[in-house]
Amino acid sequence: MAATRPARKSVVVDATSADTKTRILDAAEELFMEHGFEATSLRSLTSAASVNLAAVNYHFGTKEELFQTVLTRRLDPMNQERIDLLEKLEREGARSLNVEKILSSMLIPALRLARDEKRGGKNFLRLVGRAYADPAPFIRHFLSQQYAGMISRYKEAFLKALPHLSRQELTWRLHFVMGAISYTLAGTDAHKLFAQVTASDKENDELLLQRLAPFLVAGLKAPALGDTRKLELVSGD
Amino acid sequence: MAATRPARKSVVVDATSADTKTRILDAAEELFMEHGFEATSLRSLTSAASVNLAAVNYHFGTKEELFQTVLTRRLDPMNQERIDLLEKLEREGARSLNVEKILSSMLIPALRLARDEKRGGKNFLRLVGRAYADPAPFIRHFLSQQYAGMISRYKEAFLKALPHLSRQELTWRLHFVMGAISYTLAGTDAHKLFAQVTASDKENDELLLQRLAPFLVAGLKAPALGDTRKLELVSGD
DNA sequence: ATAGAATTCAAACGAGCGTTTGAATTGGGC
DNA sequence: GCCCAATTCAAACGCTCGTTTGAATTCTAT
Repeated sequence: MAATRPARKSVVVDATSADTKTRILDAAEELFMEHGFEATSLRSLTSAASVNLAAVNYHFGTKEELFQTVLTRRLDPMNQERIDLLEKLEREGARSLNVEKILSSMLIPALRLARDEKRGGKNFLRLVGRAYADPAPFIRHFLSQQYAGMISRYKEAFLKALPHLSRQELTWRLHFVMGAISYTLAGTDAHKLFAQVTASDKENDELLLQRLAPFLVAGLKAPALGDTRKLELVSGD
Repeated sequence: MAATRPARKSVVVDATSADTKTRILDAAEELFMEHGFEATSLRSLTSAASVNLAAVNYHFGTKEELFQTVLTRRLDPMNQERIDLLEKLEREGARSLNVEKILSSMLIPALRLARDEKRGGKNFLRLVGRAYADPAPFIRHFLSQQYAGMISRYKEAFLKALPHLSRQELTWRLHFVMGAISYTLAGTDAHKLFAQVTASDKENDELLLQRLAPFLVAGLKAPALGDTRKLELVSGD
């Protein structure tokens, strides 16, 4: 009887099949980034990876499981890097970190990943940005699980650095921060919405984060709701 | 011979078919919002609208044309409202507007739309947020066309209110602003990424924009790149 | 009342999708 | 050299998709 699915953990190390698996993962990263999850067919994917159509189901089970593997392959190490960096800064610095330091511990690992072509480079960060906006329930569920720990960890750090903000207020601000980051990372032709974008591609990423950071820092430090005059939102309502 | 496509403009006003067309548009708005463009089938759509499957192709041509109609139905009036409000403020106020006023002229029409259930309410704004992150080329092309005029109009206004920013710097900041807005508007379960969200649904939207505005204002007013010490992004590189 | 256009309808078309199957092939341990 | 598990492969399955078709129906202007 033919194997309907490979044993979850076989005797042999998967270095044997690593070539096929890696080729699939690399092609999937590229195509999911470019067209999204739904619009990427397994036929175009396996064709791009030069593997048999059935290889995806054999090695990963389903298309959804493949997508999750594509994400975790890069995200797990990057998020671990973030936490490690944050804790290193906490040990080194004064009693509480400032906003700039905390934010940099989020952005630096992302930038390192963007620069490292062997870990997917910019393509992968775009994929994450796209995934954050994907309506598919399994993607949303997966991401919230994947990020929940990291986010609550950062929320505690920011709370100490921003004592004027209530927990609820900070929750919203982190929401806005994630929005700006996701949208920026996901931007492909989005750039073209706003005229010219100069600079070489190499330094483009660093420049981008150098511009994003001051914006986010200032936003996070802004006075809390109620500390300043409200916007008059609806005149005569 | 049966009509393969209705004449672009018929003698009769389309009040005759308005019922079917509107039912399709309303159902499309709801379903595109919930599942995205690709994942929404015309069969589920026409079933939800209680119309025949072929009605979409008859009234709108293709699924893509339907999607664009869904967006323009609400976006065109809202963007016009934005421009009108901006120009009214410019006439009333001093020689140049401050950042708060300009931003409010962007957010107020959006909030009005969110409150108006007859114009789609919150669902529609979520749909716009989703569309901004959709990788489909025809959606990206359509949105950039639809928004190009409004964005360049706002860029000029912000340039006057933020003289310390170069044109390029402002381009990026507006990019970040659009990101935070899109992500926030698109947030459905995204909220659940960050713990509790209280308040009744009625006042939730106003509260949300009241929180978003100070964040964005502070970010826009932040010192330009180079005016302050750079983040040390990669230690020992 | 009737002609003619506009709309609705059930049915089908062709294509592409994710997944499964069972045989063929490969590769390492005895 | 042989065996058995792991992998690859071509082919097919069942399903859903957007769109088209041509007849049936509804509506309107004369």
